Amino acid sequence: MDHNPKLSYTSALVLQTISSGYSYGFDIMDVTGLPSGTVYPALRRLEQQELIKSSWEMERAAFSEQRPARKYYKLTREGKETLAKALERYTLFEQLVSAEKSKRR
Amino acid sequence: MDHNPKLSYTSALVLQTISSGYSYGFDIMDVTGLPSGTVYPALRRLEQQELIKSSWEMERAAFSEQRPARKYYKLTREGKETLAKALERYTLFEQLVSAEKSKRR
DNA sequence: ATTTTGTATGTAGCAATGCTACATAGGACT
DNA sequence: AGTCCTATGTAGCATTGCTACATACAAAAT
Repeated sequence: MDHNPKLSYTSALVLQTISSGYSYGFDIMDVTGLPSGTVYPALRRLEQQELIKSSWEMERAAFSEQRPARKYYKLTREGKETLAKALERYTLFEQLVSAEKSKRR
Repeated sequence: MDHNPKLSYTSALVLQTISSGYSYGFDIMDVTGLPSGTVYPALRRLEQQELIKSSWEMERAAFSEQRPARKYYKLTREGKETLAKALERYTLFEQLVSAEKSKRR
């Protein structure tokens, strides 16, 4: 097991999205704007790396939500650590944008 | 010619870095932390797409900087437009991070 | 003299990634 | 039966990112 995997922007974004409380595929697609063919394989890879853990929604009848079951994800401890390390890298874009703006003002 | 190319995070970051005033490969590597094997091919692709334009540093003797010549890049009009469009996509990560922080406070 | 250090650009080759298009399925409504 | 909405998922392919290496010029060190 690789104990310090490098995350692509997409992987980092998906992790952060889950961390922000959007905890199943369809919702992640919605928030990120990424297509299913990007999100679901990414989720599968993140789980293989043990950065997230999934669990199928239980007792749907009880909730009576009248829709297909969701697969919920949450970050593992390792997932949180790895995300924290990716933070610097993937906020750089925004930092450059902000710096450029304030310079022009 | 594709007149609305989709940029990878790396491509967008390189564009933004140039836009911020870091205008040659070595400097871009420095600012982004990306290796030469990522930056130079990215620059070549961006130029092929006509999002940036390069020019070799001239009259080095005149400047007397005592180092190898630099290849300077600047954004084309199309490059600026394309970067502007990529902005929303690649500031999403930071936005989610900020939102999560303020929620916890 | 030769090696090292620092700046600078670049490529080969391969594994990983991202995306389009499509497939599947349950429940509601028509 | 057909359509709509929610939901998960894959096949297959082009693109991308990165490690490792190569090249070059000038100064400084050994």
